[in-house]
Amino acid sequence: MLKPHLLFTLLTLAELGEELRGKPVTTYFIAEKLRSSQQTASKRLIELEKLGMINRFKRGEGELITVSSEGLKELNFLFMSLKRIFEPGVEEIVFRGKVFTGFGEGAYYVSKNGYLNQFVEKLGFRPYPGTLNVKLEEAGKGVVKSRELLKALKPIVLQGFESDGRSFGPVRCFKATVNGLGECALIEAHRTHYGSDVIEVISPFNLRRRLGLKDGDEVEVRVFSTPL
Amino acid sequence: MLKPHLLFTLLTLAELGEELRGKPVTTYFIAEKLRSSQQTASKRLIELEKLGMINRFKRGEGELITVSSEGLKELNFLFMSLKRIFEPGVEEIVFRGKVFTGFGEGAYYVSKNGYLNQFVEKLGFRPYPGTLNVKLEEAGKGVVKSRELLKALKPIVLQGFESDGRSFGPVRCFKATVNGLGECALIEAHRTHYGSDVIEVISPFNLRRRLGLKDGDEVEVRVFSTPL
DNA sequence: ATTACTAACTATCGAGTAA
DNA sequence: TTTACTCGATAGTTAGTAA
Repeated sequence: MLKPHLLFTLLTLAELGEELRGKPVTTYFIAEKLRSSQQTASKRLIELEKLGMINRFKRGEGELITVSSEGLKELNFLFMSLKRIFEPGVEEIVFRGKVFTGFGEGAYYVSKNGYLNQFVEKLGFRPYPGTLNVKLEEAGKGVVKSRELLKALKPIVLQGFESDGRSFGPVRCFKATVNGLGECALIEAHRTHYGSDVIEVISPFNLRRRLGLKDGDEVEVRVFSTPL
Repeated sequence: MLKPHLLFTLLTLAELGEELRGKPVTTYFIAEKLRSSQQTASKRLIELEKLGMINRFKRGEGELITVSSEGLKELNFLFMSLKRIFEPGVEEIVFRGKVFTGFGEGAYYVSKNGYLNQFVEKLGFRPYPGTLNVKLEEAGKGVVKSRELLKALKPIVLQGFESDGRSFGPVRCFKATVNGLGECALIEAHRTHYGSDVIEVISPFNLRRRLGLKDGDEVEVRVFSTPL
């Protein structure tokens, strides 16, 4: 987690970016905005750059500073926290991606009694034994990776458990709709086998059949932090 | 301005407040949330209380902690900054209050050429020589004082100037509507004679006549940070 | 002119512990 | 048990100044 004073510096830089679109700035200028010395501004820029939160380019007098997508992610996380306080109940994240066939692992996990009972209890439905895998198409260019935004949402958490001599970790769930169909949930296993550009959805239905989906089809998954 | 680490503590407390409605907490519990020691948590609570950002009440085991309206104001300011980054163009603040008759000072200032030219240039209209004074009715109970929220909005700034051997300060303006009528602007003089519960509105029209207003009538003033 | 190093200073943190 | 003090350690800031 980014230290508070660095996060603030990042926010200041992001605000600046809005005002002076692509104009180079000096460390003195930033220091003024931060209400700090030039030296402190310089040091913080160095730290933020080292952490991959910003990019710096020399430009004659001053330099061009842009907040990286990693940095935007941090700020967005903060934003979501505040949004939950000041604008509760309006949270929604939209994922778009293509359906693909997984290794069938989802079905195995979903069918475990340790999880199954909790699905029924906490999500209100008994899931079809299988998950719909969606590979996200990420917009590039400084856009926050939406999969990461889930961290900012309040999950429904299924407890981990022991079974057959091995342990099953906790699972974070979010109520969702797939192509408008409700009663779905996005699940986020702690030890996932896929990259961060893949999401898994469960539902009481066989989603492929119900929605007539085949590999490569585009779907829209809407995730809600508040009960549907 | 609140120090970053204190603002973060405040945010954590506000988030906690959402979760555990009115449940007492211990400094150990808060420390865990802050990922700090109990001692640090304690110290920060003391500081925040001293600054009037939170209220603390002893409750047997632990204490009840609420974020004060002052504290909410700080968080809201932060929220607005982030909102401008992630959701630009959707900012709007609604004021409600009662019309009252002022000292006629507004007319004097508005008529000054130094300001008048800037009104035309930056707001796009020549204001009627007089301001509509609105006394805000503040909701109590932990609600942020909306007048303070203006600080978070991006103003249109009229430069100060010298005239007749005295100096006139800069003035912050915000495009607004009054009871739905556009082409109005809320003005915020640096040296205002009224308290922070009063706002002044200008417009090319005589607003009282145009909207049929008399002292004590309720009006709704909507302020926008982006051009109307 | 601008950035960033070093060294001295100041603020924040947390272990130990009192109340 | 819980809160908050003291105080030594660490992190953050700034002045001076080199590059």
